[in-house]
Amino acid sequence: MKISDKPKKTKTGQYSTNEETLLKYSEHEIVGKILEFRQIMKLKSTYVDALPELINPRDNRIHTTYMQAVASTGRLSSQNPNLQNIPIRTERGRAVRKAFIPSSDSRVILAADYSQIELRLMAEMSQDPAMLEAFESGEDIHSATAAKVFDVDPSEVTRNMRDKAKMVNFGIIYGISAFGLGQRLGISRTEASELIENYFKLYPGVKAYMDGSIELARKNGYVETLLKRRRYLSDINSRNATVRGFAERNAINAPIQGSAADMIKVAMIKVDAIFRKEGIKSDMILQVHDELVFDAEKSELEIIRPIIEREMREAMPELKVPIKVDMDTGANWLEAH
DNA sequence: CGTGTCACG
DNA sequence: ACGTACGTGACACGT
Repeated sequence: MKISDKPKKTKTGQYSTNEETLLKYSEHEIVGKILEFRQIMKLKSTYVDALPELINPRDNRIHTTYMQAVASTGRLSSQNPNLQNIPIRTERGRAVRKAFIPSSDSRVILAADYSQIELRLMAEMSQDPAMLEAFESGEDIHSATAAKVFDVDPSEVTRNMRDKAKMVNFGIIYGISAFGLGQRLGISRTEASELIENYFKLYPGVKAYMDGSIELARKNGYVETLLKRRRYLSDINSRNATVRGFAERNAINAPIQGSAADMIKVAMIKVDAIFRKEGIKSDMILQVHDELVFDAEKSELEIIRPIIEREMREAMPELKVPIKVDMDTGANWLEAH
């Protein structure tokens, strides 16, 4: 349509048509139509059409395969079908999630998920006093961060300030860069740099931990999780700054993401052991990185709720940072959230 | 089979 | 000057 003089191209020279690029031309009515069409086709092809084809005739259920040696951080991955990317963010997507229901009338779906697990592990592994205090006092971590970074009273924190602080917190876990944060927040690199600088003043232990992780990777060639799972980083001393930067962000992210993976795996093993020993009939059916999903007998709910909550929370009993587990039940997976 | 896109944590 | 926030899997499409 010759909308732009200098259309954005992909790495291989084709016109970019991803959502972020199209939204720069949102004044053209075709943009919204294309994005809505894409969303519907994605949901239809990936879920609505595909999932019924994967029903096992022996039990009329869908079974995923969990892979334990794919993700380099120690997470599980899920394939054929991937049940770790069932939609939840849009209304049409949520309609798909509603289709995941209990196996009989005597059951409900129970979902239990770790609250802010990766940020809590950042607090634990860095032993940063202010971040530990924020979790120990039970405050909303993103609001608490916003209040301090923007230097306002906690009651004065706006939605916008909290959203920004949340993005910085996520960025920290990913091995932050001013460029990446700026892009996410739609602000300049300079502004993003100032935000990060304020953040590190607030949480100096986090900064020291991040630098230490990179240092350790340089010295040993790998980083490790709380349970000593290693991620080797052969590019950590690369002369190519882009390649090296990638490895440095991995050095920060892998111990955090990987320790969360260690922790939920321990919880799964312990929950399974207790369920067996106690003759529990309810079934642990899904793991989605920080969440466990159960096909639960209503008559067993009062027994299993505290078991699941405790075993997830205490999977690593030596932690100083408090661990919080949220839990709910419903007639389908969506309602259980 | 590679690329681009988009679904999730 | 370049090129970047972490980890995945599935689908459509072109080669």
